[in-house]
Amino acid sequence: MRTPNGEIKVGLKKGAWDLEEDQKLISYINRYGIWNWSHMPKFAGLSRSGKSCRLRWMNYLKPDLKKGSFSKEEERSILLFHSILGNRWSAIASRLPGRSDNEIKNYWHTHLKKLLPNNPMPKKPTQNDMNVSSCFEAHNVEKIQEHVNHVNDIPNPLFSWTSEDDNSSSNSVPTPKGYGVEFIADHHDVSSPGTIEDLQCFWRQLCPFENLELGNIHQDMFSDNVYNDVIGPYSFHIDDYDTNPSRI
DNA sequence: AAAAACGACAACCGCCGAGAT
DNA sequence: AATCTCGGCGGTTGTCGTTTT
Repeated sequence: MRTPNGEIKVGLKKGAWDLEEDQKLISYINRYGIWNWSHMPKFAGLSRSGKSCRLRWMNYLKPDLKKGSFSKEEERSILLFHSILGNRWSAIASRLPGRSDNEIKNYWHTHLKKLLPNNPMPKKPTQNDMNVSSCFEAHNVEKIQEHVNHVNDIPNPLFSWTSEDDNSSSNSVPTPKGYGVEFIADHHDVSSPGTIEDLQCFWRQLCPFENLELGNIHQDMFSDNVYNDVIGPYSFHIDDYDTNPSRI
């Protein structure tokens, strides 16, 4: 069975991520960056779909994510932006540094929705709606907006929102900051999975006690098909990073 | 103390748009 | 122009911990 994009579904793990999986994903991304979510899990040694890996990274592992509960300022910002943008969580998240769209969405549904009178749920706004608050009186919006701008130095969406704001995708290579394992990529041009030897080196560093000879459970990582389809087109610069295992 | 209800949040699913072929 | 792949989005579900009965 395959997904529309060709991912093999059989045998893919679902459910909660464990520590080992997290570390594999973090280590891989820090070394090679994000180059292709659907192929990456295999190279990182994960029995997960690309989507699952992406979601885990975006919502939980990305180093610039804030942990912990929302501040009052963040609450106000969410209320304000939701009144303007509706359920466009990614657009709201792009205005709240360190918070993921999923986190904001959950927080909205569990904490903030109940605060609104009659729980109005703004629909996705049209262009004509962009200057109008659907939940707040205008003067309240202004008050909150003033506060939010002062606290977070966020551009005023009432006047600066454009359709380009929808491009809140975060497909960029993450900024390395400490989380669980040491971040080793110093932002050289590390955007490919490299050579077979490099991948084996990566795996020896990550799992020094695992048998990494071809023929083990990761054999298909180095199969001809994968090599030709995925590794082949990419260039690999051996000088781009340190391969000293002690750095992991 | 046990069961039921509830709340919080991580993760999945299906759809869609953009870009490539 | 049609099709395919990929990444992103929002709605929804599942799971687990906490609170209430």
